[in-house]
Amino acid sequence: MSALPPQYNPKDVEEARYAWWESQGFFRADPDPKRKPYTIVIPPPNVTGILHMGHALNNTIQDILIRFARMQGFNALWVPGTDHAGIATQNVVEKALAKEGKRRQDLGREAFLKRVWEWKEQYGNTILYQLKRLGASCDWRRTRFTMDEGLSEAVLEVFVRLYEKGLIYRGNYIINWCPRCQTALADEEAPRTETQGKLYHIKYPILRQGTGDRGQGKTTPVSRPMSPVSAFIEVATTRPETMLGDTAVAVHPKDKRYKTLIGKHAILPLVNRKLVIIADEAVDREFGTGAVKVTPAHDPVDFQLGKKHKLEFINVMTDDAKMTNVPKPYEGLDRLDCRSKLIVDLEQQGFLGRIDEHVHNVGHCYRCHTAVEPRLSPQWFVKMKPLAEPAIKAVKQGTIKFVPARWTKVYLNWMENIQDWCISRQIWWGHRLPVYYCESCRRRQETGDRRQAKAQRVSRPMSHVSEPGVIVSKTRPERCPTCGGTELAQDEDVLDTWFSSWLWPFSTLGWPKKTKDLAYFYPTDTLVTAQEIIFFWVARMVMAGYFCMKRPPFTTVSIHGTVRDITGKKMSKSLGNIIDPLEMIGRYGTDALRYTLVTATAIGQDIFLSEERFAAGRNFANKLWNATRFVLAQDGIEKYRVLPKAGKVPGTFSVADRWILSRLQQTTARVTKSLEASLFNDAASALYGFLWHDFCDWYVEIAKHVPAEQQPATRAILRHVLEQALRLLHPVMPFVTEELWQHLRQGTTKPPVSRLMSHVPISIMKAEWPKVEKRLIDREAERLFERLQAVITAIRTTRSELNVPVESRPPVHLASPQAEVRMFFEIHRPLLQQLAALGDISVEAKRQAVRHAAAMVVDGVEVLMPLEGLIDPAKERARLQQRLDDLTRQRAQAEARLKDRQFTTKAPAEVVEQTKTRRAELQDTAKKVSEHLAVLQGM
RNA sequence: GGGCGGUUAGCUCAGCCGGUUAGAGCGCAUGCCUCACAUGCAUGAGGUCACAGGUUCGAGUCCUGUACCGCCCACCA
Repeated sequence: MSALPPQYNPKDVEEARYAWWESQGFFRADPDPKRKPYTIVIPPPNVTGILHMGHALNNTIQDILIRFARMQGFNALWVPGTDHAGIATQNVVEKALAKEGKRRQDLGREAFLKRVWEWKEQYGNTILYQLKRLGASCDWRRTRFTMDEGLSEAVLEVFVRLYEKGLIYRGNYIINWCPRCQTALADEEAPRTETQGKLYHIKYPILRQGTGDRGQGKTTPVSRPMSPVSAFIEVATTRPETMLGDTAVAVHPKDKRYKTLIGKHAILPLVNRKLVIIADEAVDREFGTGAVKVTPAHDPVDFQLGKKHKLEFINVMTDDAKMTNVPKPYEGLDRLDCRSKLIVDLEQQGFLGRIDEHVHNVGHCYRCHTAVEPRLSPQWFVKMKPLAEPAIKAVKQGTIKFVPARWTKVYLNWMENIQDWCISRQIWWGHRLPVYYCESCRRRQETGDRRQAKAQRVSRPMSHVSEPGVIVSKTRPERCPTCGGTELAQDEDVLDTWFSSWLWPFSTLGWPKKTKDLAYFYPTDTLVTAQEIIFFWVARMVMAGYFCMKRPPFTTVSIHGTVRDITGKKMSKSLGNIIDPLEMIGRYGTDALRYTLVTATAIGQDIFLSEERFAAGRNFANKLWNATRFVLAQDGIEKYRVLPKAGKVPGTFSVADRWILSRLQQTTARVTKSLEASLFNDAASALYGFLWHDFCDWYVEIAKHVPAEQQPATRAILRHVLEQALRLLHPVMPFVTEELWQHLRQGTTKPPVSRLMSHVPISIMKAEWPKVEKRLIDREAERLFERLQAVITAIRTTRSELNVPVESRPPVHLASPQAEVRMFFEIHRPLLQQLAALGDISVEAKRQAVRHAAAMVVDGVEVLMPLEGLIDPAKERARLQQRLDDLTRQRAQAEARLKDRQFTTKAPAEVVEQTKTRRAELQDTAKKVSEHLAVLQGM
């Protein structure tokens, strides 16, 4: 291996390193009864997706966990893959088709699907390549796709099982309908956004008492024009066009204004339909006029009202949101055009009241952002309550834990109020429902039910009934089990994409087959995800896990924050505030990106990012690079493969040696603990501080000046500490650590000459995770070294403040009454000279009286720096006086605290002791400083 | 309407089980091209820990309330 280039260039190492790891099979994991598994399932990114910062954070965290586990000796498996993202993918392909001037209907289902598959083959792996650039150490052999044969099999299996248990049913429900995508959307797929709209007040004439029958909810059109009108009831709506489907008006039962009207009828303007006025607590008296029009087929609340009060359900919109089943002038109009026309017509005929500006929450399709229409339509549902039970129990009992724990409540709250899940989608790309309809059964039903001729117009909500002629089967049935007919048609709909993703933790391991993988790797360990997806995916995976496997899919759910820009906005394309992770990788390197993401926040907190932060990561990588260059440049470094015991090498371990080794142990403990607790930022910054400040700023500087007889020990330690710290850093910054580690290893290990060497790992990612060596923890060395640091820093500070040029190497007098302290400084005299740029150093028991000297008192040690001609005595006096004032103030504080603590029994003795020591130190220091001041004043 | 999070240096954020003198990075100022690194070294300035109460010998940390910012959930038509 060639020497390290002087400049660190991430591009030179990253791709090659990744390819090498992969070719060596380091990412692979297979069942091995001798080792403990550690498994992560990747949240399958959407196949149309590209890597955004949220993915980058998510996958960095997962990669840290998996690399950490791998180095700890676990058989670590990370299964990658993508989901087929039904609507999104279909959209992409449809867009491409549109450029050719075609619609999917022009191709037909089969040809269209072929196009989608082609697209998937060509572009579907983009995000996986991007994950590789991020360094993700997935077992790529196992890459899965939710439309794979195996995973599709799992989907059908679950559908059939659920159906057979009565947990899947078909029904007419109000669903969110995207008129553009022409499909049903789950509530989670139609997030509400605040929308500026208008609140239209419309006057519905009230039918005079005594006319019309009082039959509940029967709405026969009023044949006569509205002559018997006595007054109006005014309602408010944001979607006037839905009035055409109104079948009632509702008021609050206790609302005095309308009390007398309850049970009477109103007339729907323009349509002349008779509407019953009902009373229901769901109505908000405060809102609008306190009276609400009821459109059971086009509003979720009204739907509930409709069921409760047995109203008619009139569907007035087609799949593409054109009006239907409405009076002539409106028939076929687009919903919005109809709205405008209605307003004009209402106005002309005097039915229109006020129009207010109104901000309301409207659901928008999460794919195309079209406003969704609540709409009655036949869909397939999963009954969720029974599935939720074990999923609730698991979390309550702690079988599954959330990190941070506060998400537990969010999860439970949702689970306990869970709604049935609409799983059918009216698109082509996806798993087609394994449902078949017998044509002859259907025909028989229709003829036997002629009265339902109006059914086209009026549909009633269905509840779960197993319908004759409906066959649910994994494979296409030969004949209808009811009538034996062979004319069978498969349901046109496909399943919600999440219906395949919720099976991911076990379907990727081979379920429903009983595979070795499944037995060994399931349940998985950690699920890392963003909070947005708790309901979408996490909750459902838990349910699926219990339903299919009778066991949880994972044991820990680690929720990380959302990545936001510097102003707190969510990063999104439409806001144009995207920081592209790949661009950052290109500019600063993958390690820098990962480091920055990980240090940016404590887990669970949102992350605010700005580009400057990535430079810090790059600088850190560069620092490591250069530190390693320094270490490698030491003569004879190749001899030090292992850390010798003190005394086994020429020279003994100095205080600095003991200090850095001790600090390494502390760091190892801290990093290990932090990673185990998902405190990634803590682990990363502990390593940053140790490597940069302890190792580079101090130990490396010291290493440059150790006497010859101690050099072997120092070199061994330089190499050891760096090598160990690189291991600790590897999960966070895999590339640069591997590169440097290889050079260190190459520089320090003879090539394997026998099989005895075969245990030596050839990659840092397979190296053992450092253990804390208790024997190397050395509090005394830490204390001593800290004193040395304090003295050096004090001297530097003074020089800097007094503008003493570096090239003048002033002498220094040290004084301490303690013999061991004097001894310590005698030994470290050369070091002190180097690091503080000093001339002669004298060490004495008693302070000398030196005129024209800068004086410092550090940790009980007096430091005098004679600076004849270099300092202004007045300036120095002022400096000392300032110092003395500070000390006096601090002492007063300590005194007050001590009083508090001493005269109570509750303050622990230890704390009182600490305060006493502190006070004594301050007193001693103040005394010495004032003596120096006195000397100066004598001048 | 419910629930949750945040408020600490100019900026972005750490701060564990309450305990010495509240930290980091960036930015800023000053001095340094010191033979690993100017993507660097040294030094410094900068904080009433949002506000008000409370618990405690002791509160950035625990409790209550207030204000502001943000997020999630919910059927304001």
